[in-house]
Amino acid sequence: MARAKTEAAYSTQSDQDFLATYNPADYDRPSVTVDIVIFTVRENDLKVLLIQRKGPPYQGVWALPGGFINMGESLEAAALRELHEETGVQEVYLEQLYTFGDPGRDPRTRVITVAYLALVEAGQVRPLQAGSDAAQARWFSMYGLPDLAFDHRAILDYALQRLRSKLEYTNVAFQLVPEKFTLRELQRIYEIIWNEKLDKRNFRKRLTIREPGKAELPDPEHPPMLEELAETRPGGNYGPTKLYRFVDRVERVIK
Amino acid sequence: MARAKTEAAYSTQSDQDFLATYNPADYDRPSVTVDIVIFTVRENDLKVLLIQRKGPPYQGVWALPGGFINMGESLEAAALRELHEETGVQEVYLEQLYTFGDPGRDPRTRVITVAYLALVEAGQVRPLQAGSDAAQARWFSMYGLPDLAFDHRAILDYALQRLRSKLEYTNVAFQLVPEKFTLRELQRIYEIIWNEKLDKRNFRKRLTIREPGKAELPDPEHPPMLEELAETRPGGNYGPTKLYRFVDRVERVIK
DNA sequence: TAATTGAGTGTAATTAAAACACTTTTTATA
DNA sequence: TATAAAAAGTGTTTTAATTACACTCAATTA
Repeated sequence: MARAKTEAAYSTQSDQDFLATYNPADYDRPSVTVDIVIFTVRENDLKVLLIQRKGPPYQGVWALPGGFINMGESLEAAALRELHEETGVQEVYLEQLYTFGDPGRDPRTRVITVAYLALVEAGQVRPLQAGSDAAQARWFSMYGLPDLAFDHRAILDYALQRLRSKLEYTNVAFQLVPEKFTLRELQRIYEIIWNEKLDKRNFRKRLTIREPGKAELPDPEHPPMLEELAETRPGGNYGPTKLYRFVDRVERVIK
Repeated sequence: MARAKTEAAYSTQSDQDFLATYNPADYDRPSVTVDIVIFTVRENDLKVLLIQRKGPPYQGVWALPGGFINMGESLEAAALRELHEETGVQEVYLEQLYTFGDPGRDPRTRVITVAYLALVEAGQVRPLQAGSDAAQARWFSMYGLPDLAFDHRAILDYALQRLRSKLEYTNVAFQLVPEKFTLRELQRIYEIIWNEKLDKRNFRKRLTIREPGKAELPDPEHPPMLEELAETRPGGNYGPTKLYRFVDRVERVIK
């Protein structure tokens, strides 16, 4: 019978015994949702998008955006759909985080949720609540969160952890800056997410940069992550600042 | 309506409109299973436990052990249950890997599977097929896999990747060796999983070892991972070999 | 007693990471 | 028009971590 259960996931034949006790059309199967942690960096702060719940349970409490998956839709597609509905953003970095499925996490029924992490550039986000039947949605500082519904606090903590470590060994930061940016701006992104000050010179050193004249750094092990542009941006009370862009705006492991 | 869907996962009230189109008791919701990648190192090889499918689809094809989750059971509990049924092992390292949910991954119906990684020590595993109605189960070399059902090959590749990187920055290897072992034995575990030869001296150097006399290495940043025992094991055609054990047999990040 | 087998051990060279301070450009102000 | 303010830009030194590398010792077998 141990085996019967195992097999049941895959086989229809030779499971008459099993089907007698477990009918795929039964209602006692879990619901599956996706929840999305949408991060952006704005106003020198790491922000996360939350929605305020309209009905019970946790009525009025802030929660992660999310929803049921449709039958024909991949998990990632479901997350992208929800994300687009909330922010208007189409192309974003999206990464599966973890699946939370404790029986008690939803007080009413068994809900298993696949959590996703999304990074969006502040400038890309459409102003909230623009012409929709949306519940109230707001950006919160990750460093000053309200009480959250369900186990969403744990999901957020997990997401921050993941973001912090991804920043160390990938180029994901490109999703949080506009096409062109100064090194100081990029450094701020890192400082805000890691919540620590970085040394300017060491920061620049760790980035592999292709300079404007030279076609390529000759080291095939360390392809450049950034490209220095010929352009500059006028400073405020100071000199002009060099602009950079990411060589490829697609996730890559660095080093 | 976008919001309605999102909310529906959480609210019962104020969803009369939603419930008209989506009934929680409907059959058009996905099934959720767990699949488990059970690794062990034996005979100088990295082995994974597979079962042979008894019914369609993929009848006769090898697949990962797994099965439906029960309603009152956490995902991890479901994985542990399946694992115990297959191997007889009770206490094991178990880690959630990733959730695979592409609509087409099961040809019959929508099945979302939460994949787990388990590590068991070769000596702990009960001989396969011992008194059960089990389908055929066998250990396969990770480096010589048969064709696999569903997307199980992708799951296995993902699991190997995860295991390889976990080995770099945690002490998970303790799950693959007996209580007491020689450094050479431990090194073999690493070599087999990383599929590369390691330098004996450098390997020993990277392990933090507490020596039998001394109570503690005085460096709080690098607490010892191994403890050298007073005991030795007689060698074959050579001298006696020192035995070691892991200081804590619980997952820990090292360095 | 000579050959075999694997354990056990240290140092030098290289690479990566961390610490650290002054000069330059521009704008605003005295 | 000289000076102060604000942030950009730029190298070197020190330290730590990683890599490469070879011989001796103990026990067993032939």
